[in-house]
Amino acid sequence: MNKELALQEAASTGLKAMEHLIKLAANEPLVQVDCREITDFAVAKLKKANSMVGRTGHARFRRGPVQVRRQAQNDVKSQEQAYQSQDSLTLLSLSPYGYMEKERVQAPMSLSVVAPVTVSVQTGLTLGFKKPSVNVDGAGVGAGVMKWKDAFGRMKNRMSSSSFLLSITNEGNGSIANVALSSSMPLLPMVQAVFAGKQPSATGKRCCEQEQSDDGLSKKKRKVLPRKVIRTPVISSKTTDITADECSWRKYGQKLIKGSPYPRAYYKCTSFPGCPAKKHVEKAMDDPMMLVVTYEEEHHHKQVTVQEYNSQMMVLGSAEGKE
DNA sequence: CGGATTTGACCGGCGC
DNA sequence: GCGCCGGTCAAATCCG
Ligand SMILES: [Zn+2]
Repeated sequence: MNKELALQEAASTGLKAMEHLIKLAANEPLVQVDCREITDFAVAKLKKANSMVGRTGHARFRRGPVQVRRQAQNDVKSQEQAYQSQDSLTLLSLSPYGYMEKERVQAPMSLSVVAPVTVSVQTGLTLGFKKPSVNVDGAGVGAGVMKWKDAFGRMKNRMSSSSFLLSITNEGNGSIANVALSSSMPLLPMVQAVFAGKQPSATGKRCCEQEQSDDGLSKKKRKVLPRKVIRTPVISSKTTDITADECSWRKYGQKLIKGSPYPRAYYKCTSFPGCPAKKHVEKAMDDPMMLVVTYEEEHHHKQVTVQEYNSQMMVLGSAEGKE
């Protein structure tokens, strides 16, 4: 049954993407757009669906009950074990009902919006092409959402009105700077930058990291690092890079966050050994078709890929010998 | 076999 | 001080 859900999800998402493609083509017959992203996405989804029909494919989930040293509360599952099924979860990593810490099996949904100010910056981006698939920047996150969106009831399905525009948010000292957009998403008409300062608990929810330091040196509590938050449509989840991406990221955690029905995935930069750059990715709660990617800590290197790095190393210290 | 993911446990702030 | 919560760790697992 899980399989069914996953299948359904994959298929419907794929179809949705196809639909989008078609609409795109219909609406803009003149403009030569690069639909590769969407096509890729659709194909991938459908292929997945297909493989699931034929065979179980690459579904990835734990088998054994992996008991660790402390097994206390495992009686929380009762009625929502239906969601325990990880088939669909693993297919789209960031679907609702995230895992980790089984204390919380189900997400409460108290929506609270986080972006205080919204500056709209129009940029005439030149959408270039890019490699079809390199580092899957949050691709696990970006998969289908339809089913869950449905579960969300009346969550407006305006998945093409507000989607496909990309917004940047900078929290802390404004240093948004270079919007070196190089996405291959052809339909991004503008970039929407969102500067998020500290918000005065406007909507009634308090945000946990807004820490205003009085003077200069009281920033010891918690990292108040400036974070860049960008929103990007799920479809083009890979290759949507704004400031520093193109790196490879290793996922090191995923957690269900209080206000949002979708889990948040944590990534570290692996493009360079010791690079402190991190990011986390989650679905926007107001629009499941959008991803919210939050970067923190700049890279300590240029955006070199592993291969480049390796080749550099080989050039530099070929005589080192490795052990 | 090695690197990447998954995912329950753990940890440290913070509010009450 | 306790419990909630977001962030991280790391063993188990997956996959090429
Ligand atoms: Zn890096």
